[in-house]
Amino acid sequence: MARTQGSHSDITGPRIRDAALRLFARHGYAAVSMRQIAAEVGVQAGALYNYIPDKQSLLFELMQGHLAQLLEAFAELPRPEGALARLRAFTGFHIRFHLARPDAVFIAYMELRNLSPENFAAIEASRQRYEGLLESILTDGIAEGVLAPPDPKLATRAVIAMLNGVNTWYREGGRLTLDEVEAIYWDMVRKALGG
Amino acid sequence: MARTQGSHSDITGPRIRDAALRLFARHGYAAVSMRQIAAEVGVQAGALYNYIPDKQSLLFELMQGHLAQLLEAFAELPRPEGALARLRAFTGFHIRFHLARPDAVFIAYMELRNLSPENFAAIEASRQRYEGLLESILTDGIAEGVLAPPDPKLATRAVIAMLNGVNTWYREGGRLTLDEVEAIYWDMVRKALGG
DNA sequence: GTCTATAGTAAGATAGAC
DNA sequence: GTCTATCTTACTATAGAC
Repeated sequence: MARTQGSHSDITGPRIRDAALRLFARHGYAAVSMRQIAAEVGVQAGALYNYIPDKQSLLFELMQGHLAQLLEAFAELPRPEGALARLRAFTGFHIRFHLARPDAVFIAYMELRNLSPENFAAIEASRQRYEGLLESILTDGIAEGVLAPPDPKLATRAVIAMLNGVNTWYREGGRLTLDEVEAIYWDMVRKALGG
Repeated sequence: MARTQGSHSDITGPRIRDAALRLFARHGYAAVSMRQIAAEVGVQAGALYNYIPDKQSLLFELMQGHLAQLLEAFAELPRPEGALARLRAFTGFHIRFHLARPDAVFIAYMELRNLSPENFAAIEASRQRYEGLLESILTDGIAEGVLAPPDPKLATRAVIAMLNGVNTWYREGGRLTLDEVEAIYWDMVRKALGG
């Protein structure tokens, strides 16, 4: 954390993003100063501006990067036959992907209001693309006759909200293993949607 | 909004809380200045300190007041016979109570990290008391044989997370009436918990 | 009870030396 | 690429006049 002089262009950039992610998640975007981020990285505040144009861009890139990873990771999942199997895969994927990146998830939900209007629109579009992936699974399931949600759009939102909730309480080494948590939520999702 | 002189002790206090609630919900606690709040009320920043000791107390009182109202409103609900009927009443109550106060709900979830440690502990205790009310309904339902959630604690959190989600998308005059939304969520809750 | 004025501090961002 | 120094602005909170 303490340094004096010298060039480190190859590592400073990622370190800035790491520090900002952690600090924004812990204290909130508005409450974190550029000087705090710089101190975590071990540089002076002015040096940050060799890597980012301003604080707003830093926030946007963190959220954008998170959602891009989310969509890419889902796209690379094997796609099982049958909507019920795909719903189960989605449930497990969502829980595990989000639990692995609590800071990024937290920021992506809590700091939406601190985005500029254009940046907000871009993030919201990615979020809706992800939501659409689940909705497709549900409408497929209705067509196949294996799912009967009372309303596919609301069911989509309900499932995502329910699964997101895991991030607020799950801690490793707690009462339940991740496999058990996944099984319990899958049970509730399946029953709720009438599979 | 524009005023010059004079005493208004009886109305300024509530107006400060109203303005702070709206501004904190919109921009976030850390991003809102005392000057902004004062401008909304129509006084100078210094005048706020006749009503609140500091900004932190203002946030705490808003959250505290919201949770106190929530617990009081639930306590005053008629208590139907049977856990299934009580679960249904809880579902409808939660949706309607929260939709009626979007700003307070938003603040209560988003600004937890901006509370001092002592204030956080007090708020967290109230939140857990509310969660316990739902958990009791679920364990009653298991005893009565009308509910079979895979895990009562997780089901409690899942239901609350799912119902909270309504606040992020429901808008009056949209595709569905409030009665319809309530019915759809009740359907999913009932099925998910095996009633 | 509210005003004006201000103390004291810290913010985002930039300029120029090395 | 990073440093030091600084510009400009804004913040919370307080003091004292009315």
